[in-house]
Amino acid sequence: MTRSGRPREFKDTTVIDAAMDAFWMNGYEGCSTEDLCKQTGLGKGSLYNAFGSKHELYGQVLQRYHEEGIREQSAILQNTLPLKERLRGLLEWGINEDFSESGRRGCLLINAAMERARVDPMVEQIMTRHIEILEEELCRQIERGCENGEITSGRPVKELASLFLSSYYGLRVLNSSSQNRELAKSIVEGTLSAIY
Amino acid sequence: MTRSGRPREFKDTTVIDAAMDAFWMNGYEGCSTEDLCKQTGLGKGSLYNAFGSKHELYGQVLQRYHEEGIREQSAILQNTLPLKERLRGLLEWGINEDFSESGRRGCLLINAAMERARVDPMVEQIMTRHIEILEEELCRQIERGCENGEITSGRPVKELASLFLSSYYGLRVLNSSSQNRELAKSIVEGTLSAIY
DNA sequence: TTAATATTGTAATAATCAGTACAAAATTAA
DNA sequence: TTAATTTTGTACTGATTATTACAATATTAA
Repeated sequence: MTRSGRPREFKDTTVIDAAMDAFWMNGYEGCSTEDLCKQTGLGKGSLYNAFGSKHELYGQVLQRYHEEGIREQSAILQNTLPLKERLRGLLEWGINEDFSESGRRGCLLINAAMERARVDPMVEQIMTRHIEILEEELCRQIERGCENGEITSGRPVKELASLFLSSYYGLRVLNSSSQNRELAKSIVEGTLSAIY
Repeated sequence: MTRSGRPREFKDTTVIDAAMDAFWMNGYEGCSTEDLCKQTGLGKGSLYNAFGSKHELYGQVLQRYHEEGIREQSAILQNTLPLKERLRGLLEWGINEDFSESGRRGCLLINAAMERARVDPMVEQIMTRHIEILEEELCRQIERGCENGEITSGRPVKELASLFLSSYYGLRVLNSSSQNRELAKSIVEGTLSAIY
C-alpha cells in the first residue's frame, strides 16, 4: 500500500513541532514563510506541497499544541495526589512553562487567541474547545473533591471551577506580560486558599 | 508664542484615538501604515512628520490607553459603594468592554502584551506599570475592607489582591477568546465569593 | 526498463511593507 | 511683501510578503 513517487524526506510531526517554535516566537503575522523554512529546514516547495498554506500549517500547529496541552494538563489533574496538590500542580506547571529557559513564550494558545481569535474562526474554535475540556475536567475533579470531603466551602462546583480557570489564565497572562515571580507565588496561594 | 509655519490640520489626541482603533482591530504586526492612514485620515507625510514611526505611534497609543484605563478602573474602585460592589463593578466593566458592539476587541493592553511584551521593552514596561498600579489600588481598597470589617476571611491582603487581579485578567482573556457569557457570570460570582 | 507519480530546490511573481524625497501649500515674523 | 518655517499629499524606494511555476530528482508499479 505504499504510494508511488519520490518519498518525503521529513516526518510531518517533526516539521509541525519546528513550525510551532517559529509561530511561538514570532506570532502568526510576525512569522514569515521564510522563518518557517529556516526553522523547519524545508524548502518552500516542500512546505507548500505538504501543508498547503501558512494558515493551514498554523492550524496543524495549534491543533497539535492543543491536544498535547490537554494531555499534560489532564494527567496532572488526574494523578493520585490530594486534589489541592493536583490544582497546585497545574498552576505550577503553567508557571514552569512561563518562566522556562526557552524564552518566556507563554502559552501558545493564549497568544494565538489574543492575536487572532477575533478574526480567525479556526483559532477561536480550537481555543474554545480547549477551554471547554479544561473546564469540564476541573468540574469533574472538584465535584469529586466535594463528595469525598476534600472541599468544604459549600460553593457550587461550577463556580469553583470557573474561578480556578480564570485565575489560571490570568496567571499565565500576568506571567508572560511581566515575569513577576512574587506575584505568581501569591496568585497560587490566593487561588488555592480561595477554594479551600 | 505661536510657532511659525503651516499649522497642523489635526489634533494629536484625535489621531491617536483613531490609530488606537486600527491597532486594536489588527494588532501591531497586522496593522499596516496604510491602515493607519485610512483610519486617521492623515497622509503618510503628516503621519510620519508628527509621530516619527509606526512604533512610536504605537507607543503613544498604548500610553494613552493605559492612562485612560487606570483612570476608569481607579474611579470604579474608589467610588462610595461597599467594596464588594466596587469589585463587582470592575469585573462587570471588563465584561462590558469585552462584549461591546465595537467588535469584541478585548483589552488592548492585554492584546499588546501577548503579542509583543516578550520582544518589545516599551510594551512590557507599560503593561508592567499598568499591572502594578492596579495591584496597588486593589491592595489599598482590600486593606481598608479588612480594617472596617467588610472582609472577614482573614487571608493576607496581598493574596486577596493577587487572586482578584489574576481572576480579572483571566476573565478578560476568556471573554475575548470565546465570548461565553455564562462563564463570565460564573467567574464574577466565583471571584467575589472567594474574597468574601 | 519504462511510465507514472510525488517531492525537492530554485527562481519568479505580484502585492504589500515601512519609510523617504520633495515640491506645493499655508502659515508667522520681519 | 518677503523670507523663513512647517505641514501636506504624492510619488517613489528597496525590502519583504505569501504563493506559484517548473525543471530536476527520486521513488513505485507495470
